Amino acid sequence: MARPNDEVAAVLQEYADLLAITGGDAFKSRAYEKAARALAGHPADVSRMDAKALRAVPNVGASIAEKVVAYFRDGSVPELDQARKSVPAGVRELVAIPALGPKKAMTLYQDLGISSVDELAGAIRSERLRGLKGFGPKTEENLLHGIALLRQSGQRVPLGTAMAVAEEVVAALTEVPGCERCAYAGSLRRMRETIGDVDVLVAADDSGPVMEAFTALPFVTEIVAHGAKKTSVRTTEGLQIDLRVLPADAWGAGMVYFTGSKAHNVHVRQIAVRDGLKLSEYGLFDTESGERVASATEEDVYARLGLPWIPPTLREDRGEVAAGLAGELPDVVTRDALRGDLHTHTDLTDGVATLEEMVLAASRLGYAYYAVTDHAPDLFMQRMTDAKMLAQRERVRELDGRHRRMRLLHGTELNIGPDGAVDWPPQFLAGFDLCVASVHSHFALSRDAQTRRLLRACENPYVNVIGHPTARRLGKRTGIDADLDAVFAACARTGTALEINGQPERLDLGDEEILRARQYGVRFAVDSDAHSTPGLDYVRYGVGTAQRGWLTADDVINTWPLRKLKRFLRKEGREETSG
DNA sequence: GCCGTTTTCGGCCCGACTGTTTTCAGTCG
Repeated sequence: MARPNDEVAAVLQEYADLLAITGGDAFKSRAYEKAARALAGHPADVSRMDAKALRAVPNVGASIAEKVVAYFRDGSVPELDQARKSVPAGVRELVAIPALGPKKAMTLYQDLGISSVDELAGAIRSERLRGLKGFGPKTEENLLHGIALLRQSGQRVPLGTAMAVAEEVVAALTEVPGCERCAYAGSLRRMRETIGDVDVLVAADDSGPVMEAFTALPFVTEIVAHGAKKTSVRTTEGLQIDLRVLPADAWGAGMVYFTGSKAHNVHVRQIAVRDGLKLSEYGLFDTESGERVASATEEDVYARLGLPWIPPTLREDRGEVAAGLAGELPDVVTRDALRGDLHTHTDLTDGVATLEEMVLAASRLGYAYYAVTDHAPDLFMQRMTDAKMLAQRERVRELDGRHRRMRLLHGTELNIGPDGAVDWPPQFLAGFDLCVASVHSHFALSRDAQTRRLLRACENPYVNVIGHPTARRLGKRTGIDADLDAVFAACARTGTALEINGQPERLDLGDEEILRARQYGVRFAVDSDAHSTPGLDYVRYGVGTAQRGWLTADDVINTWPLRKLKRFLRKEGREETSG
């Protein structure tokens, strides 16, 4: 749905990057960035809007509206094509390295002719950066670290990027005559945080038309392999998509096989062997007679092995097979179980939608309650003030219950300072219905210092949720170094929830940490951290991540009825401090 | 380039931190 919006936003962002690298007007570059954000976050499909309608989108003026129209009409923007000629594509890749911005990238290119990440790595190794103005030993170290981080993520793409492509493929192939079923499988269906390639399955008697339609998709740039049963392509984003076509009666076995993981499949196959059976993507067969005993649905296949249907997000061989055999699989939390979202923004700070727009969109999701949590003043660029916050609260109270009786909570996203202090004193914090508190700065403190600041935040009687607890950015920044077990224990002790932030670049906490944290009896909040109305949908990735952490609805505070949630939000120790 | 207006150009998200420098540029949130 929002895909054309994201597409044109990426184009404008690229133009903004190129303007910054070539050292043009910084405000012009910023203007393109703002427009990109506004278009990505716009609820309506911008590819269907004319220039006049586009100009009505905030931060989109005549010039950018024209470029957007040109992009959807011609598939290109002349000014961007021009800019691309003056800066090699590899130079723009350089700014993806943490600690390396447009200025330094341009210096590297102009002075040393470096135009790719590999060339930069080589230049550092051969000490060619020595003596270059602005590049000291510490910078070299930081760049090497950044390059390592970038390479570690390799060719994998964020979950959200892969999902958008996969859903488009599934929608297109579902329309092909003869396609009986179509779905994505693989690590995407398991909701892993990054995706190497996308697996799509189709059930059809004749694979021809489906394969043809697949290779003809507009974003396909390369056909890697093309056969009757399997076709692989590469997309404009460099993502590989594998399509497998199966007979309809093998659908269940195929979905089991291609959803994986490999370790899960090995484990399940061992059980089959033990029972004198053989499992392949075409079905479960009796080893002796060769007769097919199950294949039509996943439930059939698992049932014949003495297993209940296992949610895809659990299929990692992390104990789910044993739990299934013992009848002890968790009843994992689902999106439908969410009654509200506890971390969202508006255009009062860095969101692109108004309070009214966000509230209306949230009510359409069927939420019973919804929290507005704009940034607090210590994130200086947001220019928050007490007066602005109080005025917003007044407006929130007016809107409370107006849309489908959805109840509104007025909150804030506090900043956890280096010493664990937050933006406002207790008296002011007491006026909020809930407070999320997050780390937005000082990522390089010592382990002890990081742990201390998080513990102090947990112990603050007004802090209800620790937002994106490790502050990691996938492929960009590892999480802060803290004794998370101490933090988990503190959360459990103080009645502070840990957030599972659904932003695809964050997914924080991640599944491994959730699995650990739940041992402490911690509660969690699955939030979108939305900065636009389409952004509210990010809870889907948060829910997927929560499932991967084996969480049930009871573990997640925003599945609870409002009354129970409000009790949780009144932390112990509040009365003494509230004065 | 966008916005808002004091209607035609001036201001635009501001401050901290890092690493480099020797007084500050670049990057980040």
